[in-house]
Amino acid sequence: MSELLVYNTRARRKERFEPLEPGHVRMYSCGPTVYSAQHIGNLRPYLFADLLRRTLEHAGLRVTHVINITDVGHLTDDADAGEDKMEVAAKRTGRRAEELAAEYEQQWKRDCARVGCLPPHATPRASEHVPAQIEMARRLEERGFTYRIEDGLYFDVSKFPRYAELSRLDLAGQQGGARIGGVEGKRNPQDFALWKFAAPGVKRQQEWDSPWGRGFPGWHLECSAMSIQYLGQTFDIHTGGVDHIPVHHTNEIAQSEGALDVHPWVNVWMHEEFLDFRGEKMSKSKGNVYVLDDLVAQGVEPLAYRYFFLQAHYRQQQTFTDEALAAAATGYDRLVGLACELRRAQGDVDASRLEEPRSRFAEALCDDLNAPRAMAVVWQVARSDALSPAERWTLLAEFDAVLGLDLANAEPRAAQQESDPRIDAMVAGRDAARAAKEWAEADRLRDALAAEGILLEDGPEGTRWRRE
RNA sequence: GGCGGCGUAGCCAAGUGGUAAGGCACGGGCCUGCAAAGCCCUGAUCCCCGGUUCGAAUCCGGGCGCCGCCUCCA
Repeated sequence: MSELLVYNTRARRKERFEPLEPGHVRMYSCGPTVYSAQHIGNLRPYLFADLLRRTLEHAGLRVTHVINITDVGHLTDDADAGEDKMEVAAKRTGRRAEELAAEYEQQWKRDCARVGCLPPHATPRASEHVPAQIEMARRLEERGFTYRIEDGLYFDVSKFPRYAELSRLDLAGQQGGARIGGVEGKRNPQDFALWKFAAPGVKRQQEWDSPWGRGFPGWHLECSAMSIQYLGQTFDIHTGGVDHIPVHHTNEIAQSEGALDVHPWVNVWMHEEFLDFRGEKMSKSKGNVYVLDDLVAQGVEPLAYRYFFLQAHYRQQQTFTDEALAAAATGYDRLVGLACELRRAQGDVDASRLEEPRSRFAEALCDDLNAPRAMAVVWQVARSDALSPAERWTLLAEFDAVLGLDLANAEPRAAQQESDPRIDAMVAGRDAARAAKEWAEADRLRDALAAEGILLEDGPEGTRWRRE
């Protein structure tokens, strides 16, 4: 396999990837905040992380992958003001925060699995790692990075000179005030809460004792504490959305490097771009969300969405339109149809003929996970005249270990036969008419079914029908 | 106001100096009693203007348009 290059946000360029421990990669991906359903835009980060993991494994590396579940502390407003999203959702629905968290965590895990993501090696929950978060805040306090105000314990970014390094933000040029809003006593606009006190007189569903008082951990802290606990004081790769660069990841670095006195805490930062939904970002706050089940209700298979994802590079905004989705669904179905035929193929495989396409596929992936280029190779192989069916299948099966499109088992839609007594009878009637060469009657029955949206296909093994 | 990205055939989308991957759709063909499915064929000089270069979609400058972040968000 060729040399793997990945785009490191820290350097703003592609770099050769080399794990800290030879042969073993430790990676962490920012996971969902489980206060509501994850939509298909939210799925992109996990598809990306999964593609990265599979590519690393394809390259012969062992991977330990951790994705966190944020089920406490993520505020509705910003790092300082606003309410905890979990508490708000609980209030709105009249249910327990824990119950909601469990439900949305399950939904997220199920959707990830349906789009072919391998289960991470751990999915730690923030609420179950509060002591580790407190310990981290305590160390930061010991080392002089914090100050206490009425609202909570805060990280003082002026004590951390590298603060703007990842984001390359010109802090002075930021619109002042936006992030101080609502909190009295903050020293710098970028300072953020490590521990928030429960509001006076308010009994939260989720709150804990701490050296500073009863309350809950700030957002950001859970990712630092848990990634370190599961992956060590320094590790290889940390992934997330581009929106996390200026605040969430910047704060994670400040906390972690401040507490541990290490640098770099994380070697490679990788960020995926957003899904563009009909001209704007898909986001819960805009209300233009689409969940995986909405796609399924339209007859789109979950793995067709993965195929859709693979058609664009992860660092480019990808445009989601109904037409683009339909194109992906058709493309995926055809690829599955081809795979279905090829995987039954017998015959000799000339290993020397596999080398060229195999290396082009690997090269595409090794160039910062260029999945669209890899997919071009897939199609060239799938429809190649130069390769035998057995050779084509050998390659496709190999490629699918990285693509995760289930080419070894999936069945094309044409093969999925429905059954309905009334329709079956009409089809049988038409077959009888055809046998008697009564074409007018045969066409009448076909047209009648077509009017109901039912398509007939006459194949060597008889007539089958499907809706569309 | 600061920061980042994008603008390639009808749609999605690769390609960052040597004369444009791939998928989908459209049209044509083969196949079919007719269809469907499948297979084959067919299409772009790369937002505009100027510059650098033997040569630019790719580099530089200037426009226009769009998106994102800076404030919850992947």
